[in-house]
Amino acid sequence: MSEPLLQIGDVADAVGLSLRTVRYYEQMGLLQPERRSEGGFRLYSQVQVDRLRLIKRMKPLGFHVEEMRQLLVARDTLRDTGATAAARKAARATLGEFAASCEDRVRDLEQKLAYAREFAGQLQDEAHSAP
Amino acid sequence: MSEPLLQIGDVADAVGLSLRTVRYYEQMGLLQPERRSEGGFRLYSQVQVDRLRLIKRMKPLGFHVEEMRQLLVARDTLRDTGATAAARKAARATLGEFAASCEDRVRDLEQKLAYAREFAGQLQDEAHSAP
DNA sequence: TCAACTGTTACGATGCGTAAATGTGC
DNA sequence: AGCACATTTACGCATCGTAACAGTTG
Repeated sequence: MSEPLLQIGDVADAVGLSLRTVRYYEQMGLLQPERRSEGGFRLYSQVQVDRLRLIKRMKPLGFHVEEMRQLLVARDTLRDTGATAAARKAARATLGEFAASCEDRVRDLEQKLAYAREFAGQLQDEAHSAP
Repeated sequence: MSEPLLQIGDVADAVGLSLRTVRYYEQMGLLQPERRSEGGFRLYSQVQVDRLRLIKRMKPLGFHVEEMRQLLVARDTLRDTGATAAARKAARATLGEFAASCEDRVRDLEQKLAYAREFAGQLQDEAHSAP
């Protein structure tokens, strides 16, 4: 009773990304399908769906795809029970740097949200006032 | 005692945009400098600085430059005392649509911020736990 | 067999960054 | 005269959207 494999459209729907984006992420090395069908269709399992969900939560922080790739690689290393101690140490350091960077970016996002609300309110006023 | 005019660098510093961006917005029709110097330098007054600040607050909402242009044009129409009643009506309608769209986008931003915080927290955990 | 899905390839748009070569302002 | 500042032009990049055309799946 192995897990049923999903086609790219199912995955895209489940995660909320376009087919194009999923293929693009694959091309950039962020994730690979579990396997391909005989005819060449990409087939995914839940692992990849989760990975895409993670990527989607990462995106608002404004990381470039290349940065996301590095982060995912470090995370993979930490989860790989066969990784050497040195590799794990380096990976943990990488994650630490990203975590610090994340806090900055969250503050940026908060600032932008404040801007956005300010603007939205201002626009409401202008649209309804009668000059 | 007319207002002192600013060069593009002063404006960029004041608003927090790059020279490139200011010129790009000009090219896209979002704002024109008050005038040019004899040698061709762009010269701005406070009006344009304010306009750029508005644009900067607009940006986090994710409007395309072309949309921002439409919005600014509508706003300009409403402030133009010489505009016809029909023009004012249309402009007000446009602003109303943008105002509605703004609310959606603010909600999107809030959602993204939530995602970002969630991810940041998760990353903190992973970086500090010892698997 | 048919509809719905997927494949690859490639060109296009957006919003600037960046550099080159040159001119302007004080 | 010198030095910071500005000009235009142009190429580049990231992140996909979109279309074209062909093949696959059930």
